[in-house]
Amino acid sequence: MAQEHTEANTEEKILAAARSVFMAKGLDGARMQDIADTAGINKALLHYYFRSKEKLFQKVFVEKGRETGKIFREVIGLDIPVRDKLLMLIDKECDKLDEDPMMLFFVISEMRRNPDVVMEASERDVAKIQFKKLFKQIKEEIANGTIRKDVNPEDVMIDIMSLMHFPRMAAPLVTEMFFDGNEEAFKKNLKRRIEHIKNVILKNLEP
Amino acid sequence: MAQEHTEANTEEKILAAARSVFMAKGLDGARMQDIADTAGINKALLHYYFRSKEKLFQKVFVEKGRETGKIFREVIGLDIPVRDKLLMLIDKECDKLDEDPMMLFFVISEMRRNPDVVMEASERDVAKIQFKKLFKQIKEEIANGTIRKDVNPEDVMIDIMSLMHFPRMAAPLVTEMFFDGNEEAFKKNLKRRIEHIKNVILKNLEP
DNA sequence: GTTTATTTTAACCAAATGGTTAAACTTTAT
DNA sequence: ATAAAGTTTAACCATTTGGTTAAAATAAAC
Repeated sequence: MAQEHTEANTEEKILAAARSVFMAKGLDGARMQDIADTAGINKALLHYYFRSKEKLFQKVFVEKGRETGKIFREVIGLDIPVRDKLLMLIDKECDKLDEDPMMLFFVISEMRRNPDVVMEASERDVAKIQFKKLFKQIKEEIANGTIRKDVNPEDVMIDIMSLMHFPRMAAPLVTEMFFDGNEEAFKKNLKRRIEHIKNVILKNLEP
Repeated sequence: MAQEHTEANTEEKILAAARSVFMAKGLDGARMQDIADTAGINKALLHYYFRSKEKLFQKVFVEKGRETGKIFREVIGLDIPVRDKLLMLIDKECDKLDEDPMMLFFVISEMRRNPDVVMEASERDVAKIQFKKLFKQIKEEIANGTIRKDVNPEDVMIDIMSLMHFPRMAAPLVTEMFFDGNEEAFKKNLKRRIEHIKNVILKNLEP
């Protein structure tokens, strides 16, 4: 097979450009020409490597969907106490969000707009099973009396996701409203928030 | 002036259709033809009443931006203790979100995609001033010893917004992941969550 | 009832956009 | 060296889409 006849792998260059443009503009707002320009190639090459805009988008979308659930799938399966699990989840997910703050927003956004763009079923099902395990584990600790009786397992997860993801999703608004547009102050707050989130979650479990 | 020559006010019919379509598809994804069909009128009428797609969108967007901040502007200014204020905020905002769960998501989403679509400056500034007042009030109560010393005022607001808005923004995902796609169960949880959110916020203020 | 102003429509238009094609250029295999 | 396969490009094409126009329909004014 003849490949690698340009310095950088063209396919990967295209994918990187597609990621960037689709994340910024969404499926509808993205222009193939824009992606081609960003990748530094001709528009026809996009159709040579990936048949259509939809196909190219699907690649990016599935990849992002996978990324979004990755930490959860990895950590929730571990055989450690609930509290350790949640704390590790918060640490690792926040780390990941520093690289890619909008991954979940992108997935949600595109799922809403284009109902036929769907996440990989397998990924989704694995995640669901993992969550079920975690919920069971929480219920066990409630039975043991190490977690408050009226804690709702679903709420624990919803809270964690909310507290981590929302500020990033709403970054422009939050930065403007609460930090007078000072991005540094906002980022500093995000760092400090990690401990804050842990405290909030733990305090809620306290019997 | 000759108006009201059709049963329902045409302008309002168009705006209602525009709201619906823009909220579902965004500025880029929305089609003028789609809005016209939804309003049950001819496409040219859209341009008769509102000169362009951008102008029509702007109307809807500004309106949604105003709606999004409404409860906050109303409640935060009141002359009542912090805790009462926050609880009222949660109650009223959740009520509003039952009608229009995606208002904030829409605003954030479109602000990100199209940087020249901006919120009304006046609205924004009023909100900022109100928030400043609230932060001052929280600091006073910290000084009085009625709120924990190391509470960060900004975090209080970010937490409240996160816990209320995120589950609604991510509704399809949350419903699928945590409630096996059962929308009724999800909605029931949203109702129960109101008290949960209040508890989480109050517990965090406890000295 | 006739005129005047407003509202609505059908038919069109120009630009943008996703996608194609056929030819040129590179690399690899023999 | 030559053929074969893979890669890249410039020029085109068809469709979609926001927007226009001129005429028809409706309501208001006189």
